[in-house]
Amino acid sequence: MNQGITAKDVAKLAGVSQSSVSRVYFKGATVSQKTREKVLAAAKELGYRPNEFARSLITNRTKIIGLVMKGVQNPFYPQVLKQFTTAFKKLGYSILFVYTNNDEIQQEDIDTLLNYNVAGVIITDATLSLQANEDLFNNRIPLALFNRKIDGNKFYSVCCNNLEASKQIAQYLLDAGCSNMIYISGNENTSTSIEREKGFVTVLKENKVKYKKYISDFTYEGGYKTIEKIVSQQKVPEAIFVANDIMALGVMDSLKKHQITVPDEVKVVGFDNIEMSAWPSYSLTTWEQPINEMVNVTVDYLTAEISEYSGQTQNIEIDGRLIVRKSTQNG
Amino acid sequence: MNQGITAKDVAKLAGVSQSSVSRVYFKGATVSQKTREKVLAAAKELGYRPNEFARSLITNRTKIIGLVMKGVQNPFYPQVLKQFTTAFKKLGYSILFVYTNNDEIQQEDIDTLLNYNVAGVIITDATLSLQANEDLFNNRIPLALFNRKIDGNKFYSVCCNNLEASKQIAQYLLDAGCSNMIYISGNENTSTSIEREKGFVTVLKENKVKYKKYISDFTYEGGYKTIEKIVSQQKVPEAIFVANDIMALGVMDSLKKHQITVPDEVKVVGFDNIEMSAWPSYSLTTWEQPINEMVNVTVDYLTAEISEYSGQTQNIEIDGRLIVRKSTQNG
DNA sequence: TATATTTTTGCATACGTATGCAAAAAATGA
DNA sequence: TCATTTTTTGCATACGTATGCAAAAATATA
Repeated sequence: MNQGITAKDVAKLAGVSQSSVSRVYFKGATVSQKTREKVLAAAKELGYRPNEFARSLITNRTKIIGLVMKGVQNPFYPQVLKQFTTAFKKLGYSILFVYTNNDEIQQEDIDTLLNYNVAGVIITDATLSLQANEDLFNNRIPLALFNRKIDGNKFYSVCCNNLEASKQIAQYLLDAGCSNMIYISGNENTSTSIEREKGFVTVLKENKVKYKKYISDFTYEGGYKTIEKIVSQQKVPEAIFVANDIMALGVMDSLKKHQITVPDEVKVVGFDNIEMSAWPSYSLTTWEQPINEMVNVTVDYLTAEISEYSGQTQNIEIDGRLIVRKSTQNG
Repeated sequence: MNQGITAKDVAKLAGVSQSSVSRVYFKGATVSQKTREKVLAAAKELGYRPNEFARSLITNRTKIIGLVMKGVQNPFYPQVLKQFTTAFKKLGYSILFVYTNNDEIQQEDIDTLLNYNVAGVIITDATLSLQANEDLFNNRIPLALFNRKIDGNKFYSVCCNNLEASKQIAQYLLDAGCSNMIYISGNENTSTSIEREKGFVTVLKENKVKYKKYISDFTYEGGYKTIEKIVSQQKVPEAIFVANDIMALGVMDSLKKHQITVPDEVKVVGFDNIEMSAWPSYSLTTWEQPINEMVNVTVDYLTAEISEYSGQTQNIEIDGRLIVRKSTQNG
């Protein structure tokens, strides 16, 4: 039975003081080799385990990272969750998982994070109110937005270079001879959707290419229904750039249903490079988000801020690359 | 600034004792309406927030549930994660997310759970060693296995009724006139895979139907490669029962590549009813796992055990239902 | 109104650890 | 060997809350 085994018990058995036991487990404290061994032996015998809550109470620090996530249905995010969890585990941090239904994280969830005095917060696929940000700021809790950016320099954010990516996608489609295109957006007001549109449109306008925008919601069903709508309203264009992969899969399925062939009649490009985009049923051309690198940058920032808080913010953008598959190219 | 606002500060401003402040925030304690109001007003003014760590130190309880998960790539599990998080949030519990790479949760992760003195543990898509179980048991931490079962009655587990489900699937395929079948398993030694095989085989044997088993791993790629193997070794059977949906999708894609038509040449049945199985590209007949109900049962068990620990275990099985789609039926 | 009963409050202490400080022990130098 | 410096240790206290107990206040009873 471990319940109830405290540093005092270990101290007694090891014949040292409770302070010494504490020093053995507190990184940075100094203990002689001899007592360290005695303590560890006694601790092992008793099955001692330092009480995290008592520690946090004293140090006013925790080894908990709050991870807020919305789009768990989009396979991109479970992947992100896995990578963050793995990276932080190596550093001795645990993940407090917060699921939010809303595009903007609710005060209730911020309260949870504050109650547990998390060492840092990551928000993916969602944003937060100014009040929420202030709460974190006042408590000197570092925050990183992941795959979402907020205008200005008030937040630290990590994205892939959406603007550059979508420019290159536009150029790629132009080079392929397309002269009539559609952009299907995700939820409006999300930075990812906006920037992907912006880069895309910039290049199209420069080249005086006709395009149209349809608004959707980053879901498979959204992509599917958007094609239904397009088909009922106009001639299918030569290329469709869809703001993320999961939507693009819906787009492709809907096109197939209407017997519109890809890539012959219309080329389709997605964004994210989720696993499914490589599946032969789809073979979707897409933009690879360098998740691994994005996660590492975020982790580095947070750990740096945790060890010495500066509150400095920055918008980080990391390059990805185009993955060409059959949805844009025969062969 | 909230940092540093304690119950003592609130007490001072409200003109009451620290105990009274505590009683306002401690559920079950008794305070007069008058002081409650005074305290809440003062707390609001100062931005007071009870320190969870101090609370836990005293009560030796937390409002944290440890959720251990392996297969985050399988869309079934993010769904489960979402539902658990939502359900527990309503009850005031937060989720400590633990990702494990291994089929068996490692001691390191158990240590994390114990360090945070979690109120309860859920393990999905993985199992645990006897030692790990003992650790939890000795600390009287209730444990539930989700979608995984371990022989005997040593653990509380919640699954769908895999045996009955796979029997019905077998019967359904028999009724459809199939007389030569294959079962593609997931990771061996997992209860889900074993039971699904068992039920399936039982019925086939009763009906003296030929069948063969191929071993795979619950992943898309696993399903895909298994078909490659099958095609190279034998004539394709009349029906294939795949131990889960994500693998079944790989199976269907591989069949398509070999120009083997579904359902005409071979019928395919999956398991889970993940969102993708309904996508028109696949339209996979499958067994719906009643996630919602399974989650609720698990939550009820854990909360009951948290409020009064009994350590009693039981294997719960919940019925699902067959979802017939085009992978087994024309039209 | 006076007494008995119930409710509410404050006091004091405990939870398990970290840490400043001074004492003790060990290491170093002469 | 002894004095000096350095390292290690133990003591005592603090972190912010919950809670048993007794005092005080409020309420009910006669």
